[in-house]
Amino acid sequence: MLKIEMLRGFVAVARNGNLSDAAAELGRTPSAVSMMLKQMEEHLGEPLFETDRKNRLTPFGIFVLDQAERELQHFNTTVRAIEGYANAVFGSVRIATVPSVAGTIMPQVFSRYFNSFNQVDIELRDIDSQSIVHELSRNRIDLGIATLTKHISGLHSQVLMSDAFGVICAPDHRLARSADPIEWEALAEESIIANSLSEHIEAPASRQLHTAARLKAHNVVSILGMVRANIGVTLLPRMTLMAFRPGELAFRPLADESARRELHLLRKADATLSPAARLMEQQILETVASLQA
Amino acid sequence: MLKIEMLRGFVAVARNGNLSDAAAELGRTPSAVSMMLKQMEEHLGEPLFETDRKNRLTPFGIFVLDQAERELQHFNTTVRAIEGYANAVFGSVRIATVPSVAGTIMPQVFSRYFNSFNQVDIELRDIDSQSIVHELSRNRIDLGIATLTKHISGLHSQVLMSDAFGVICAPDHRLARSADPIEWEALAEESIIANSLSEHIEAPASRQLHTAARLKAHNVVSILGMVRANIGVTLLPRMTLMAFRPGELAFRPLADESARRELHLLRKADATLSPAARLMEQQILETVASLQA
DNA sequence: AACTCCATTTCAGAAAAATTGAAATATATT
DNA sequence: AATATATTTCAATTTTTCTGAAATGGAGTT
Repeated sequence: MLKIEMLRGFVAVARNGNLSDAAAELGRTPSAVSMMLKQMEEHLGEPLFETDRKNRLTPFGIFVLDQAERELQHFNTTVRAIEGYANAVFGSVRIATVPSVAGTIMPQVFSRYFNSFNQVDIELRDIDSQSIVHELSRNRIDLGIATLTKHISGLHSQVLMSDAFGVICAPDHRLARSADPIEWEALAEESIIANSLSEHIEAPASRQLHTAARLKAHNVVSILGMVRANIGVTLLPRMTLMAFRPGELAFRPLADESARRELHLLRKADATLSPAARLMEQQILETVASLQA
Repeated sequence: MLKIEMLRGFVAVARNGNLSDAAAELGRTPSAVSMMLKQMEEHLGEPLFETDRKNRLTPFGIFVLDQAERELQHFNTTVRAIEGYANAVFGSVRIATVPSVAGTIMPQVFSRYFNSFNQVDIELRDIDSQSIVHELSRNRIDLGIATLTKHISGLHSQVLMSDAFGVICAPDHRLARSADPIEWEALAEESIIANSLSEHIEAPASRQLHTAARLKAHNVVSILGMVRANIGVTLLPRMTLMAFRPGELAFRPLADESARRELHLLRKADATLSPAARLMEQQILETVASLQA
């Protein structure tokens, strides 16, 4: 049978013009190369070289050399692609995160590991937590970072970080005068701007505030715009603010530390990640760990 | 090292969805295939299948399957090309012959061996003997059929056939009345149309006739046209006439049998022919042999 | 034409790699 | 949990490839 090792050996001999150099190049003895060539010619039923001195090819040899070089080239490319993919040098990763993460953690990950992702295609989307779960189970993304309230079957999740809620108000707001933790009671007289994150705070005091809230907004930029215009104050995890200029808005932690948002790193439970995605997963974890240190 | 046998094995398993069937397809025991797969995964450092039941690929496995199938396809194509060329199924042959052979022997060869040359490119040119030698030594043709007077170094030649000269005249010419061999003396009073072939007849009587000849032509069609118009008679090897309708012209052999043209089958002496050219050479010899039988 | 040098081939044994069959283990199905 | 089926492991065996030494074969030289 015609084997790729034969092609490799033949090409080496044809290019070197003699057995000994080719053998050295291949890391074999001339004897081994000679036998391999003999076997190849016997299989093909045609001489590849004009003489024993392997410096002149027959027309058949010329043809085979051309074919063999193409084949080896192609094989090399395939091997490099496979090994490159295995080592996460090539490949693609599709990630979806909640918007605040997309604007805070992910840029950190990319700047930290810029080099590792040289030739990896990365697709980052920011969507809401529910859509992330949906996209994951549909196999439309490889990794997700979302707020998870309950475990979802078919998904593997690990806590990435826990982000405490706080009160965000304009810098000239009366609440901005102190930096101490705020009790729920202190908010009773405030105009609260509800949002899709604060809605999920389970504390009864928070529920009450939200029932009373006259304004609810979803888009963070618009919420913060309203806060800055002193239309009211809002409750958001600290991280949400990180993407905006410091000083522009004031943040005061809540005294009730149970009001938090848990960010989970998600992937399908039953399926293996691609090497590049696995590397990305690891690097997200490392980045978050180093940010918390 | 990643070997093509690994790719073959992996593709078989991935396509069958289980080891046993793949092993049967490959003509190996499941054990052998299992070990090969293990070795492949160890080399790559990545699992190719999700579970031991080889029915679900990892993303990496999906990628490798695609790459491997392409590679095997390419390898097969290469092997087929090489083996096809070796067996003269593919390839090309460039032949040049003197015009009379191109119009007589070569059509016979092609009609006899039509099937063998299915996918072989054949290029047939008809040029004069000297050019054939020239083209051969320049490696512009693989085979030549020409009249050779002396041995030419660097060329291998073998006599293909020997063709006796005869007198060609119009059917109503007085020489056409008999079919017996003609003596040189019988031509003394004839108007001879000299031609590039008859010029080379070495017999002194022929030399004399040629010196006296008032007309010389090169193109066979025009020579025969003149003969038919009874402008004169000419001397040509019998074969030259074969391409024309019998009865249109009369042929009388020469009594002097030494007046002949030797047709040689030529090829380069030091170089091996391509398989297709060698097959063609053989088939030319066989055709001529059978024509003479 | 015989000789010399150098490369290649041949040969038998050695090493490496692949394969097997049987037993063990793992996975699905009932 | 039990059974049936599929895969893995292991050590032994077979096959393949490789090596080193000797033989052979050309090419160039005297």
